[in-house]
Amino acid sequence: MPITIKDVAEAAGVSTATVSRALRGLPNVDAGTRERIQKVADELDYVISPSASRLASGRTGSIAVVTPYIARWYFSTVLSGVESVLQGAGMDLLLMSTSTPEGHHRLPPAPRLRRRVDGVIVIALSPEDPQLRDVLDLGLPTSLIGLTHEGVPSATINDVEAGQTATQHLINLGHERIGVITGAPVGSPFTAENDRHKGFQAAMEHAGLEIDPMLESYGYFTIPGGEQAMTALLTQRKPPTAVFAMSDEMAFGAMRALRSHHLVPGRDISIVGVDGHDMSELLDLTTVAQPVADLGRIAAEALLLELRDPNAARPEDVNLPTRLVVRGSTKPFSA
Amino acid sequence: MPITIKDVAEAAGVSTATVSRALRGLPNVDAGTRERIQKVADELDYVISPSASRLASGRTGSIAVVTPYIARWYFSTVLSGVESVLQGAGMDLLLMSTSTPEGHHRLPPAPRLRRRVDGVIVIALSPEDPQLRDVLDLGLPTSLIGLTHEGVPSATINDVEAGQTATQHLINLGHERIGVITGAPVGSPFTAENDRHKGFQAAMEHAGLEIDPMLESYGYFTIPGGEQAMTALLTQRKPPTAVFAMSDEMAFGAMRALRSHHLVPGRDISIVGVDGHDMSELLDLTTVAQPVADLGRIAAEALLLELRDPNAARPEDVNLPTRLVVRGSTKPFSA
DNA sequence: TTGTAAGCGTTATCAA
DNA sequence: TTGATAACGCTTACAA
Repeated sequence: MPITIKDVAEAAGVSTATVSRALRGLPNVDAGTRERIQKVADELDYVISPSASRLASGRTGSIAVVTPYIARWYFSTVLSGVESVLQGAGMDLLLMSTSTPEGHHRLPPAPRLRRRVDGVIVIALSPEDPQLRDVLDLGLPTSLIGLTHEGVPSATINDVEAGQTATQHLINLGHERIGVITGAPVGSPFTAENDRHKGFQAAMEHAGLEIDPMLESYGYFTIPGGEQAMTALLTQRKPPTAVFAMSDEMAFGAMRALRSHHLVPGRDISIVGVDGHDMSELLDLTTVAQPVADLGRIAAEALLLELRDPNAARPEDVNLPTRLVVRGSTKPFSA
Repeated sequence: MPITIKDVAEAAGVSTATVSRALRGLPNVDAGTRERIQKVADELDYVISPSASRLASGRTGSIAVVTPYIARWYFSTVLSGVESVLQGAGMDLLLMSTSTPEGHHRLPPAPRLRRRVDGVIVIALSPEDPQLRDVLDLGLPTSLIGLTHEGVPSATINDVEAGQTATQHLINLGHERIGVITGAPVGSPFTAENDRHKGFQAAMEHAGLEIDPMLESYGYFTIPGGEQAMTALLTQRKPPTAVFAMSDEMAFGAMRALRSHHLVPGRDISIVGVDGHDMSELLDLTTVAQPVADLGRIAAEALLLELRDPNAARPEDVNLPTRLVVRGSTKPFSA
């Protein structure tokens, strides 16, 4: 029922091959012919059939975004950056989450990727996640965001530096008993988390400060988790005077825990986070801000580049700078 | 290069037609035959070619989600609900935003939908948005979320009731000078916004309270907008003692404005929002919570139903209940 | 520069 | 229950 390339060809008095070439902007088409075909196509309101085009060409014109979460700030912000670029390139964006809104696991993404996309963008899966390996094993052009993997292009921030910056900021303020809120209990599989911890350690050691294992807690990168983690730190015999939370959301939770204990962030205990979350300004949280939407844009652009020219050399990892944003949640230490 | 249905057919000693039927679970296939085919397909690691299947069947197996924003809480939360259902149904989810992360407009979605999806889910566009009309004019099965349109199925909350509930709560606390922070300056095109305003009016009138037009301000549904709106209200000769903000994010901004003026939410001026935003608990904001992810799930399920059986009667609008969550930002009026 | 025609890998109709 | 086969609508050598 809908108009096909054949209708356009007949109406324009040319072959379907010429229509195909003309409409796709391929070379070796007479300018006049192309113009005429374009006009006819417009008049007929012709829309190419993606399925037919895909079947014939072998290209799907779509890119999948594989992400553990959709509704969390970091992930939705990355996603918006990716979408923006893909839309500009006329690529379809297939969204695939690896867990339900409640955080439960479900069907692995790799099988659902086969034969349906030209490339994949993976957001912040754990390098040890078997789902990541399965996706990489597909052999599709891939861009990683927020994680790195040998031989796979990625867009990241320098997490060691981020952790170092946050910690050094607290040290500069005169704090010595510095706690840290990580995501997972010991030995996290996440590169970002590990690296931030390395930065924390480096800053502490450089300042000659002791790292008290009792002042480490974890909060699953969530607000309630951060709250619990901070509560745990507060019940120590000797609580920290400052805390480095590895994400803003955990920092929010930590600030909430402080308030429950009638403590004021900044005045009683300093808190610094990582992210530059929308809400950090509102909550007056000092944070190491990362250009999250840019990570998405850059990864998407890199992937498009590879799809257009598979041989083009592209950097394995694009590392974006972070920025310390000092606010009221961190204050000089006063005994 | 990849295994095709032909390979499977030969290996199983049947025709491609039988393979097609067997693998899709169609009736009229011998149980033993089906089993054998399935086994062969598994062994060969056969994956159907979506493009070929789509071309031949006319079904794309994908659904587009059209949304004005991706990175905002309401939208990403709705999206996660939708994704969850579509993934369970084995449908591809095509994500399309109508504006850039910076909020700028770009290519209209309707043309990019043609011939590539079986159905569309539209999130909270303005009923007057020409893009909405263009999408509806496509004639595709459609589900709306957060807006209604004559003859088109939708999932919404009762926004009149939400506005009424929020306002009545303030009235019950003894407030009489009640301000309101809307999204757009006068005559908003958004159903939700208009309806919430109607609820506000109804509650005020019912209580015999005067609606002071000077106590209405707007904040574009953003945090900074809410902050400005509240600031504007504070500079009135006679500021309100309580404010109904039509979204939690605007309420957050309003609370921030209060703090800038050394006022305490709840104690000095009461604030109630609408949404049940992740952060509302943290910020101790009283709010009329809506089941956002459920809206997404329900709209997706309704659409799937229609795709499976185009004749199935389905309700034009599913209206989900809201819930007043009272927190510290609203307190009894004290002169 | 343009046309011919052989795929691309399924689905679906009609027979058997 | 199964098989043959004609679509589906495009792309792309290859020829002209």
